[in-house]
Amino acid sequence: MHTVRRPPAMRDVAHLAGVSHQTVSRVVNDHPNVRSETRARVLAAMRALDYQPNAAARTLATNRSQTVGLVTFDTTLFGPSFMVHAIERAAREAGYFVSIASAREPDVPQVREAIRRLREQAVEGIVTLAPVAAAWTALRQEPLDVPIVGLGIASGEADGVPMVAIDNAAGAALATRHLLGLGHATVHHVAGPANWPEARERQAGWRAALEEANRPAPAALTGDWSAAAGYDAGLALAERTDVTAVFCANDQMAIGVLRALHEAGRRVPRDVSVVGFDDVPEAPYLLPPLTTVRQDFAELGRHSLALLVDQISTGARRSEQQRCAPSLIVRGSTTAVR
Amino acid sequence: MHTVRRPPAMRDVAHLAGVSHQTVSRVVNDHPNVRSETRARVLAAMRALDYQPNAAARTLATNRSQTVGLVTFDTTLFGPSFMVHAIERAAREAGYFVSIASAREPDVPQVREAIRRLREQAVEGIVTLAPVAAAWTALRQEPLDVPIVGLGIASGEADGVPMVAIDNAAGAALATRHLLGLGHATVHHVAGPANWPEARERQAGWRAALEEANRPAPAALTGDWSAAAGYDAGLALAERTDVTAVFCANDQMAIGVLRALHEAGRRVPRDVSVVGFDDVPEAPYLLPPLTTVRQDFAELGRHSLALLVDQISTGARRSEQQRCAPSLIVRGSTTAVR
DNA sequence: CTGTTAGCGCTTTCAA
DNA sequence: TTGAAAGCGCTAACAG
Repeated sequence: MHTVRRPPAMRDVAHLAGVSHQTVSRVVNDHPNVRSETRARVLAAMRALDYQPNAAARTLATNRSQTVGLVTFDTTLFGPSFMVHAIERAAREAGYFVSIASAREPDVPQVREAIRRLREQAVEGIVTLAPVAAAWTALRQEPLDVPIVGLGIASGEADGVPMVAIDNAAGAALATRHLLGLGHATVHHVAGPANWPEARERQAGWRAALEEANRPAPAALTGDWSAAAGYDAGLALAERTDVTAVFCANDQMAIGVLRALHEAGRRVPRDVSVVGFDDVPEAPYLLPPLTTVRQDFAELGRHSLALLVDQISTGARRSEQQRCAPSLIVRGSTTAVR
Repeated sequence: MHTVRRPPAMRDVAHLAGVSHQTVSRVVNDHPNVRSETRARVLAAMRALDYQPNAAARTLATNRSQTVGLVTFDTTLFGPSFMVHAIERAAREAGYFVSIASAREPDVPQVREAIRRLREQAVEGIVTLAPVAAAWTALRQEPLDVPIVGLGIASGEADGVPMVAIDNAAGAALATRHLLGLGHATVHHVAGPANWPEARERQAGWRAALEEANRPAPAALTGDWSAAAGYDAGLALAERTDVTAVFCANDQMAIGVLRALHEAGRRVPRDVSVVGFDDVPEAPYLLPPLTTVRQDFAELGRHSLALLVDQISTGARRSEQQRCAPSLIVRGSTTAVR
């Protein structure tokens, strides 16, 4: 007789344990009404066969996939990459699998396509690491028959969609006030791309802090978050001898600015003070060590998943925004104006 | 009459189009034997209802989940984070979803647990971004009823399991020969953790290149890939005035070394030349711009998925190793010995 | 406490 | 070219 090679199913366990497959199901799902002796027999059979429940069958029967989707971008940015792990860990602890769908470009069609793919897998909720306005538009266009949480999306655009983000404006203000407090007449800004709400929030926070101190706000330069863009901005800044303080919207651009200032013969922090944003692991080891605004990416990831799971389990739709407080880490790239 | 709120199923589409659900299935799966007029009607009905196939039902019926699993680590390293995207994109293009399972620590139980979770979801194959010996042990212990591909795992330990990796020894030799060619008497090495095969391969490549040139191989220092570890190693190196060339097993440690040498008053590249490994995006903008060995992470990701898909579709088990060639990128952190 | 029955939404096989 | 029937492995509802 030939036995087909297939993974053991519940019926096989049931057969071996001498019970019905239903009883096996009860054991698997920790139902209370199973005699402990029966349970033990079933567990033994499960072990003997190396039984693994079939997720597809369970999903089909319960209409619950135990999976959450994660929309990511094809980015080399530190924050998003890091948060993937934090989210996966939080999901695992909450009993969910994580399925990812990445969009190459942060435009509306690609984000919608990513969401479509995730829904096809019947994910129970979606976290989108999509801090781009286009992603946001896509979210609002979705039927939203599934809970969605945005990670790092600016408040103004979050019409009724729950989100978790750092308080970018507060972080930018922290950086700007720090520089003003060191005696700098004003603070220049290297901003992120205008289609990123986080970039706009940081720029707004910088501007507000300057206004609060009655200082003129110079025109901001804009980069794409990369060190290369920071380098270009830094060269432009270096041409102006009145520039003594620069706040960059992220650490990678700050690295480029440091490089450009160095090439132009302007010393940091002696001639120019520089502040970044993120606190990447390398920040303390740059030349000079970078003063920066720290984001707790792990916390952001955990919070977003908690918010999602809450929506999934209560069935409620939230529209709240959770803001995490950033902190300023002062290192060697800033000093009192001479 | 009350209609229950549930996503449209195939039967609903069939009903609307006036055909059997079977015909709808044929349309969905692009079967040839459907009259084009019928097909059009079905497609119209699908659009009208915004029909989405139920992945769980399909998986249950076909025993194919169209999903590949990805084992990752809770790391802030650039390479692994970046490869996640490359793999996801390649998977999408090949018609697969990607489910991730991350292990907090690279030890055997956690890797096995990650693999167990993925198998529970009936993934058709697994890519493991687990360049750690423990992960490797775990892979070999698995029943392997599902194809597995390792990414970045050293050859010696890859008994019969297919893998894709950069040629670490060749990359290390490239770096070492470059330094020797500049006239340095020998090259010191800041190695990665000994339980990472990649670290061991790089160390072996460095040692081999020295031996090939009949140079003494100094004792290697070991770090954990972080800039902090590089800093510590750099301080130790700076105490020895005979050190003129350092090859670091990754760029992050090189950043720490640059910092430490600077603090110790040793100038790079004037007094000491430094080479990294990876070519992170910031490398050209460091002070000085970092000479380093470039890995094409995107290519590694694509290759690993191609190898996996090949195994899935042919049903064959491979044990081949694909090695990608690294290249040396010479920048400002290395120069001829004085 | 345990077993029986009836689907979940889809694909596969066979028949028409 | 289309339809009918059976079953993938599991859970929910009910019966005992």
